[in-house]
Amino acid sequence: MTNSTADTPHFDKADLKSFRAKLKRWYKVSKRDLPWRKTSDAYRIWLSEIMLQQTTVAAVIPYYERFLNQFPSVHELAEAPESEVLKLWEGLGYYSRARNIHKTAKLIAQEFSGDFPQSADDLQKLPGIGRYTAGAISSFAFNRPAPIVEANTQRLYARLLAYEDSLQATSAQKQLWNFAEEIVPQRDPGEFNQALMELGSQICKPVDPACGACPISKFCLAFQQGRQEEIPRPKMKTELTDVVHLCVALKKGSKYLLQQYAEGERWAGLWDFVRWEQNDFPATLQTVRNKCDTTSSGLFEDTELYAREFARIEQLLADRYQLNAKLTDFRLSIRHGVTRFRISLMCFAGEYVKGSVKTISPSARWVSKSELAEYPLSKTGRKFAESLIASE
DNA sequence: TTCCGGGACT
DNA sequence: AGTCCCGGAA
Repeated sequence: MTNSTADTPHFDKADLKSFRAKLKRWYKVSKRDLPWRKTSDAYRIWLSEIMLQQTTVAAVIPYYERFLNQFPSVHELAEAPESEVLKLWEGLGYYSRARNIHKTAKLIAQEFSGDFPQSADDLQKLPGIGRYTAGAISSFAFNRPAPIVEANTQRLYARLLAYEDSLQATSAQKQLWNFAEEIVPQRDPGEFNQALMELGSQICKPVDPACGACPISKFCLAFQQGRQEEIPRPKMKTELTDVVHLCVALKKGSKYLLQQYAEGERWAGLWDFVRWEQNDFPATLQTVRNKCDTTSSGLFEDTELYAREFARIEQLLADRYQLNAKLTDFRLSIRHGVTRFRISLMCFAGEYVKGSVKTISPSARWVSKSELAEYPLSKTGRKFAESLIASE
């Protein structure tokens, strides 16, 4: 094997044959028994691959099982309302995936008479299916020799080639796809691709790769050079921006006010309590409260702080939404990350007094405690809802 | 507590 | 280039 340019082969014929044979033998005894490996049904393969985008295997498994239980085929999925799909996706994150599978299911049912296209090129035209997912479905479900490059295989290829430069560059991606194209066999390409990913995730790990247990280490240039820890080059990280969000569970009688995030917004299609960004708000009320709970000396000051901040939030509700409300408690503070943002979410409870809730959002509606369970909420929305229900 | 990993779309 | 989310490891 030579470290050559993109348009010449990286393996000679004999090496490639040996590489494939060793990989195949390893996979046969090492493959994990995952739910989506029991089938070659394109619907199931597709569903699993979409769920696995940016998501770990352990997180996906229960969602996958529940989803199939509810929607055994693409037809049931196509017939369902989007809200039901979002509800099943609740907590998994990247909710555009849920909206896209619903769109795609409708397309497949209505325009493709229920059958997925088999070629990677055609699959890639469907919403939510990029080049990797198209190659995965085409090879796993239809045994077409389509190349794949995703996180695990990308790292594996980079080490095999001792690829020096940043993998994010367009030229790097081009070379990795070319390499994947070169090595994918005509015979059992699906099994081959799965074996590559399994090797990438279980052996060729990001940190402390298990080269001693790797069946193809003799073909690996990074291993030969003892540089498997430094290749691939770590991608430069974008720094996080701190933001503060305020959230108010407004109550009218026994009902809570919910609003639905609009298309194009973060959490589009999901529901939440009234919530907005307020970066000039102190993100430290939690610590203040903890201090207040444990010592009595600071109580007066803290009470004063609370009164001041409550009044300010009431004013914000009035200014932003022409809504009169009386804040009653500070309930909890949640920190969570969304892409490049680190959000401190301060959750309050309050009583509705007067004003139109439609100024908050046209979708705003009053929802009983039991109905709260039916609405798809973000992880933080659900956490707040649970805590409200628990304390009633 | 912070850090890190994981594809598609615009 | 920037956006979308959460779980689990460190």
